[in-house]
Amino acid sequence: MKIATFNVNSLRKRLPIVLDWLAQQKPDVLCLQETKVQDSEFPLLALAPSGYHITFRGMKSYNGVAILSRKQPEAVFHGFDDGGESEDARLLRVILDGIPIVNTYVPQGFEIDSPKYQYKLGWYERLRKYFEKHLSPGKPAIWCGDMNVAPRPMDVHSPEKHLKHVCYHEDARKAYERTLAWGFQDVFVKLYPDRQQYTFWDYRAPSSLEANKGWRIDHILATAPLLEKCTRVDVDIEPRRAKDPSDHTFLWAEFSV
DNA sequence: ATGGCACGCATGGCGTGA
Repeated sequence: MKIATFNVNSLRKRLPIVLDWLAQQKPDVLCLQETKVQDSEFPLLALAPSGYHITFRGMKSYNGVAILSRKQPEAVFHGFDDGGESEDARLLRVILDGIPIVNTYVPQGFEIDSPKYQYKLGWYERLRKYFEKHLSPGKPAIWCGDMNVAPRPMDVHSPEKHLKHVCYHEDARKAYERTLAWGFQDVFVKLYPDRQQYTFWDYRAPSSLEANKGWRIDHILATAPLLEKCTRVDVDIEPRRAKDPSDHTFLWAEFSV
């Protein structure tokens, strides 16, 4: 099973890139974040030629998640079910071949002094409880998406400059690690513990891509029984170099299931 | 130290992203 994740930064703007990548890479599953489209405007017709089943939940202007899959999911779940904000446009779970796949667009947090940052930290805590409720660390499961956390110093350029950045600040990294500790492991780190490879390069520094000043904030994680079946994982940088790119690019992994 | 680019929109500036 080949699974990929991509923050599209507007699905409608990125349709050519998504369609090209599906045709070339033929993943079994593609998880998208920041579709930035409400459900009534979702570009189903444009994606129909791909032949993928599509499940999605979005809102106007911001956020939005979708999962494209070769097979029809056996079940689909939107958002949290803990009585708080459901966050449907940030959390989507499907079951495919009996394997739960959780796609998240974790809140970015704005600034560390902002209430939005506290919301981000709380979001990770809710997600850990969501895993406790719906998944088992001893059974196959995948969690992927834009986590808005660079877990290690090598996962961001100039880490010393970003100690107060909401995607690298100690509390964000701890919140992320606590959620992982429920029972998920990063498949990229497992296969390439020493490799520096970013998944995001800021638009605002025009040379960020050429200078490789980026962040590794998109992740694919697996529970133990799946982790040992992960045979390949990589980042495809080409879509970031394409015309009218997203500021993120695709991360993908293969599992021998 | 600051801002930069891109996107969507009850759009001619603003909120958001990271």
